[in-house]
Amino acid sequence: MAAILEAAEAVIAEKGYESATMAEIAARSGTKIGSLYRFFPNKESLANTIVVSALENLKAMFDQFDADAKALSIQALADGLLALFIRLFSRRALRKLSASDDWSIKQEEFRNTALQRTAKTLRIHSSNLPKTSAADIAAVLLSHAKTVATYEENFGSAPSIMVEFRDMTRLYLQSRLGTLEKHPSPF
Amino acid sequence: MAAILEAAEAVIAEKGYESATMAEIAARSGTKIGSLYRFFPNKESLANTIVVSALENLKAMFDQFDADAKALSIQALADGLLALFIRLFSRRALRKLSASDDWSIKQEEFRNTALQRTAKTLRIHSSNLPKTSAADIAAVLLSHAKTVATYEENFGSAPSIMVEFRDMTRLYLQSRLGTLEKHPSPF
Amino acid sequence: MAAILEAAEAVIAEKGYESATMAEIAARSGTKIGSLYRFFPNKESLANTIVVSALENLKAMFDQFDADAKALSIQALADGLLALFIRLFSRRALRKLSASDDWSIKQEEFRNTALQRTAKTLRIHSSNLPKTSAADIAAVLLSHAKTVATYEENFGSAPSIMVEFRDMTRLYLQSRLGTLEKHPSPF
Amino acid sequence: MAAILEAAEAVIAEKGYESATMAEIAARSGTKIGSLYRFFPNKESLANTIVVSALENLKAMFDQFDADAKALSIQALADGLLALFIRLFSRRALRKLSASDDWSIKQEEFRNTALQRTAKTLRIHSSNLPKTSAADIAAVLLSHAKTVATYEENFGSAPSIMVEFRDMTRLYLQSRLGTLEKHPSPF
DNA sequence: TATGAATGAGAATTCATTCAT
DNA sequence: TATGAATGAATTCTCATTCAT
Repeated sequence: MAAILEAAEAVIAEKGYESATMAEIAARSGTKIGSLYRFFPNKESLANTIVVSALENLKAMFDQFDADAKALSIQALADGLLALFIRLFSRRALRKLSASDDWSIKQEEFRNTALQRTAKTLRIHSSNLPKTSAADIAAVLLSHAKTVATYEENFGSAPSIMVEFRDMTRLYLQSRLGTLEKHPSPF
Repeated sequence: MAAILEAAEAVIAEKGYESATMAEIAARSGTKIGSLYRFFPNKESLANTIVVSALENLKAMFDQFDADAKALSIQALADGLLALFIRLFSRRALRKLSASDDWSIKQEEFRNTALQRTAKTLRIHSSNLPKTSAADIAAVLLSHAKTVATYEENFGSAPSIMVEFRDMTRLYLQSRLGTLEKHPSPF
Repeated sequence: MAAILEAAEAVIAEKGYESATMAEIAARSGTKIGSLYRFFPNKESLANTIVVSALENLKAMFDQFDADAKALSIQALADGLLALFIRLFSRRALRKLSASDDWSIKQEEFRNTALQRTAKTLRIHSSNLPKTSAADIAAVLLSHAKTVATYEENFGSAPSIMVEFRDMTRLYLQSRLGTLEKHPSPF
Repeated sequence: MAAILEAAEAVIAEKGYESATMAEIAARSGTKIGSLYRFFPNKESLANTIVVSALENLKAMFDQFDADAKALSIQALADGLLALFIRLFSRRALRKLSASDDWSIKQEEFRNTALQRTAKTLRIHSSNLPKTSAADIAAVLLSHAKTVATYEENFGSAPSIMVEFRDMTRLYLQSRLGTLEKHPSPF
C-alpha cells in the first residue's frame, strides 16, 4: 500500500492527475489493478490520500517551526517559512493536484490549514500583528512559496534566482512586520 | 475561425486542456467537427494558436509599455508590469495551458519571450542594470505575476490581498533597481 | 440505428438488461461500440427507447381497439384485451425490462399509461362502471396479461393452457361487468 | 451458515441475483469471504440452496394443506391455495431468482414440484378431475399466484386489488371444479 | 480451519481523429 | 468544400474466485 502511494505520487507528479492512469500506477507499484482498487476505491481517493499525507507533513513541520519562531529575526522567519514551504511543495504531485481542475474537500482543507498555520506562526512571532493582517500575509506567502517551489522544479534551481525569491520574501515580511512594536508600551 | 478560437479558449478556460473536448469546442463555436479539423489539424494546434495569440498580445503590450518605461518611477514600473501581466494572464485558458502537463514549443516560446521582454523593459528603465540581473529579476517577476493573476481568479480579488501583492512587487523592484545610479557619473 | 435497437431488443430479450452488454449489442447490430454510443449515450437510454417504442405501440393498439369496444360482448372484450396485451408483451425485452431492478421514469410511464388506457377502455364498454372499479380491474388485467404473455413464451403455448388463461379472463370480466345495467333506467 | 443464507436471501431480495455481490453477502452475514466459499463453492450454489429451502417450504406447506383439502369448499380451496403461494413467494429473493436469466436445475425442480403438488392437491379435493386438467389448472394457478405475490410487493397491497385477485381465483376454480360430480354415481 | 489479499477478465463509457459522401 | 458518422484504443471500475498463510 505504501508502494501504491509512492507510485501514485510519482505518476501524478509526472503526468498530472488527469493523465495519470490507474493502470500505470498499478504497474509501477508492482501491483495489479484489482489490488489497487482494494486499497483505494477510486482515483480520487488516491489523490486525497496524498493530500492528507501532505497535510500531516505540514502540521508536523509547523509544530516544529513554531517552537522557535518567537526568537527568530524577521529575516530568519522569512527564510524559515520559505524553506518550509519549499520542502512541503517539493512533492510535485501535491502541486499538480492543487493545480488540478477538480478540487476535493481534502484540498480545500489543506489550503485552509496552510493558511491558518502560517497566520498563527506569524502571530507567534509578532504577537501584536492584527489577525486580519496575518491572514493576508499568510495568503501572500503561501502563493509565493508555491510559485518558488514550482520554479525550482521546472526550471532548475539556478542559485541566483533562488536568492531573488528569498530576498523578495524577506523584503516583504520586513515591511509587514518590521514596524510593529515588539513590546507595546503599557502606557 | 475566430469563433472557433474563442470557443476553444472558453472551453479550455472552464475545463482545462485535457478535459476540453473537440466536440464541445465545435458545438460552442457553431462549427461542425469536420470543419474544425479543416482549420486545426489536431487539438494541440488549437492550444498553440491560443498561445501564439497571447504571445502577440504580450508583444503589443510591451511595445506600448516600453514607450514610456524610461520615465517611470520604480513604483510605477512595478505597478505597470504587474498590471500588464495580470491583464495578459486574465485569459484563464492561457494559465490552464501553461500549467498543463504537455509543454509545446509554442509555450516555451511564450515563456522565453515574456522573460526577454521583461528583461528588456527593465533595462530600458534602468540602463545600467546588468543583463544577468535583468534576466533574474524578469524570471521572478514573471512567476510572481502569474501567481497573482491566478490568485485573483481562484479566490476572488480581495482588495487587501491585491495590495499586498502590489507592495511586494514594489518592494522587490525598489530593492533591485533603487540603488543603481541612474546616470552614472562620468568621473 | 434501427439495427441497433433491434439488436438491443434481441440481446436484452435473451439475457436480460443487466447481462446484456453493449459490446454484444454493437456486434450483433453490425456496428462498433463507438457508433452505438453516438446514438444512445448510455445503456439506460437504449432500454428507455425500447420502452418508449412499446408505449407508442400500446397507444396505437388501444386507439384501434377502443373504436369498437363499445359494441363488444364481455367475452369479446376479455379476449380482445388479453390478445392486445399478449401481442404487446410478446416483445420479451419489454417484460425483462419491467422485471428489472432499476426502474426508469419511462417504465413508470409505460405502466401508468397501460393502466389508464385499460381503465378507459373498460369505461368505454361499460359506461356506468365506477372509476375506482375500473382502475382496480385494469390493474388486475395488466398483471394477469403479463403473466400470460410470459407463460406463453417461457413454456411454449400449450393450447390447452392458453384456453385456461382466456377463460379465466372471461370469467373475471363477466363477473365484474356482467351485473351492470347497460342503460340504467331513468326511474 | 444459516446466517449466510439469510444474508444471501436479503441481498438478493434487495438487488437481484446479478447485482448481489458475494462481498456484501459475506459482510452482512458477519462471515468473511473466505469462509463463505467454504460452504458454498460459488454464487450459483447459494441461489440453489435458497431455492431448495423454498422447495422444502413448499412441500411442508402442501403436506399440511392436503390434510384438510378434501373437505374444503371450492372457495376455501381457492383462497387456501392462493394464500399458500403468497406466503411462499413472499420470499422476494425467490421471485427475483425465478425471474433471473440463468435457470438452474434446482429452479426447474422447484417449478415442477410446485406444479405437481398443486395438481395433486386439486385431485385430492376433486378426485374425479382428470390428470391433464389438473396439470393445466395447476399451471394457471401457479402463474397467477406468483403474479399476485409480485403485485402485492411492488405496488403495495391495496386491499381492494387483493380482493379482485382472490375473486378471480375463486371464479376460475369454481368454473373448473364446480361442475364435477363429487361422487360419481356407480351406475 | 479460517482468512482476506491478489487476480484479471470484462463492463461501461469517452473522444480524438479520419474519410466517404 | 463541408459534413458528421464511424472508429477503436484507452480509461475507470467491478467482482467472482483462488490460494498462500
